[in-house]
Amino acid sequence: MAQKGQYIYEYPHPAVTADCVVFGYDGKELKVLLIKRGKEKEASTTAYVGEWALPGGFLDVEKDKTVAHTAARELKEETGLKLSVKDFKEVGTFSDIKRDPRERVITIAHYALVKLSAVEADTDAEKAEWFCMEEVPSLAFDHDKILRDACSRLRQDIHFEPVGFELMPEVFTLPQLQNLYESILEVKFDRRNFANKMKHFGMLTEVPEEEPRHGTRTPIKYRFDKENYERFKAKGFQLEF
Amino acid sequence: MAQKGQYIYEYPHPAVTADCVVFGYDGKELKVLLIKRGKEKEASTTAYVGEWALPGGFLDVEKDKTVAHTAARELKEETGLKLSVKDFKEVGTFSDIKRDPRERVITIAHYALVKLSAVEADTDAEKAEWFCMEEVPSLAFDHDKILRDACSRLRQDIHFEPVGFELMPEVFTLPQLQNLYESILEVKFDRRNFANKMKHFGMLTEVPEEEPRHGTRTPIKYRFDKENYERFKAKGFQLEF
DNA sequence: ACAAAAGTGTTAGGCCTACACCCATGA
DNA sequence: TCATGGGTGTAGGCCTAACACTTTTGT
Repeated sequence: MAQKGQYIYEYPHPAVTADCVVFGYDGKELKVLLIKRGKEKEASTTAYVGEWALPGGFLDVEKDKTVAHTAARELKEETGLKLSVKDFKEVGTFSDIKRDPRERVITIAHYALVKLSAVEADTDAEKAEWFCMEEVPSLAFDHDKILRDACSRLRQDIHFEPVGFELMPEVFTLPQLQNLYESILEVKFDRRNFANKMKHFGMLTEVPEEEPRHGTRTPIKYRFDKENYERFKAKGFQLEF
Repeated sequence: MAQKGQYIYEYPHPAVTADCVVFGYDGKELKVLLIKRGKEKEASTTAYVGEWALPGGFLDVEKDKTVAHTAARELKEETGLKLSVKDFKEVGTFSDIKRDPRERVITIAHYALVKLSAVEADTDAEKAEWFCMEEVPSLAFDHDKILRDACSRLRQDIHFEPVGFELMPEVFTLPQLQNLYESILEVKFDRRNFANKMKHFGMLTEVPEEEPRHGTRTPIKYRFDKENYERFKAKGFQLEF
């Protein structure tokens, strides 16, 4: 790591951070990963200590190949979650002159989608916590706005990319998938129409039943068909909801 | 303006720039505004002198309220074009560690749409020039990639926003509008289908003929209907081409 | 009169939407 | 046996895509 206090420029430079909106889905509700802000390590003054915020942190000018690398690195450091750089999609830049009280900081917000079932155990419960979208507390800095923008970006993207793949567990049911779409888009769909459409895409493979049953009629389990997924992704498709 | 050589930070900071992809349409072809790079004013070393590049420049940490303000200010300084901050739409961040040979510079790319007929005279011909998309030379830095990304962003956006409004002259013909859509999307449409769709949106007002005629049958002139435009924009609409 | 560009309307097919009944399970 | 949740197919409407001929004007 670089030493302190020796970086001199002819003109003022802003600090640059990358923030992460990590969405997860547990089969019932869409969730987002937040951290509790502690004492700052990198800045001489502290800000928003004890408040909830999006994971994220400063660009390492010498080491981070891109800001997506910053996002991945900081997410790992702050929450324990290890994601690949390409899992991060850019949401946008937040550069308001007063958004950080300490110095001029511009942040590039990213979002990522994870299979909650697969990663929940990896998140460091000391510092990070999964929140339902409806229960998100008020956040530090302008992170409320960043989160809102990330949600709308996700809502846009779901029309053109099979986002379900990344959020759903390996094996899932149609009602779960429908519920995810309904959570993200905040609408309700007709069961039959939803099933028809999804099946017509040909991206679902039925999985033989092996699981214990519970509560009511056991729904059919599916798995995503990787091959067709790639074909569709390449072509770009249209989810006309 | 701030003095030189006095800005000290505890950790390294990147320089931040905003670049502008300004699209214009002359009724025939989609164009983009480029500048010829001269001697650098702000950096101690020069880079890409004499090459074509996108207009843009460094964030003024103390004065620019957001990076969109940087984009607007730099565009004005470098090309003479004065656009409103809200005319800039963000394309994305380009942060590759080696994208600028001088120091670490991350840039936030923006695009803007202008009525070429209305602003062509404002562009300072000493430094700036409008290029057809097919004749764009190879550009400085990673500006080729930025331009490509801006084009695809524009192609995306045209499906959801009546982008024609911002690029077309006040009074225009349906063939001109169709040609714009074809230029942006790089496809051909059926004249009748295109006319039907546009008319059904109800955003076009016929303008009585007064112009001189030339070459062949005189096309009907239209003007955009601001009121319906706003209604549509608010609702969000779908251009299903 | 001929070539070039512009205007116009109809039809077929596909996709979205709405809708009702039966089945399996647990209480 | 009842309540809950899951599965399935069809009919109508709308939007998209394909398509040919006539009008105007300049040469």
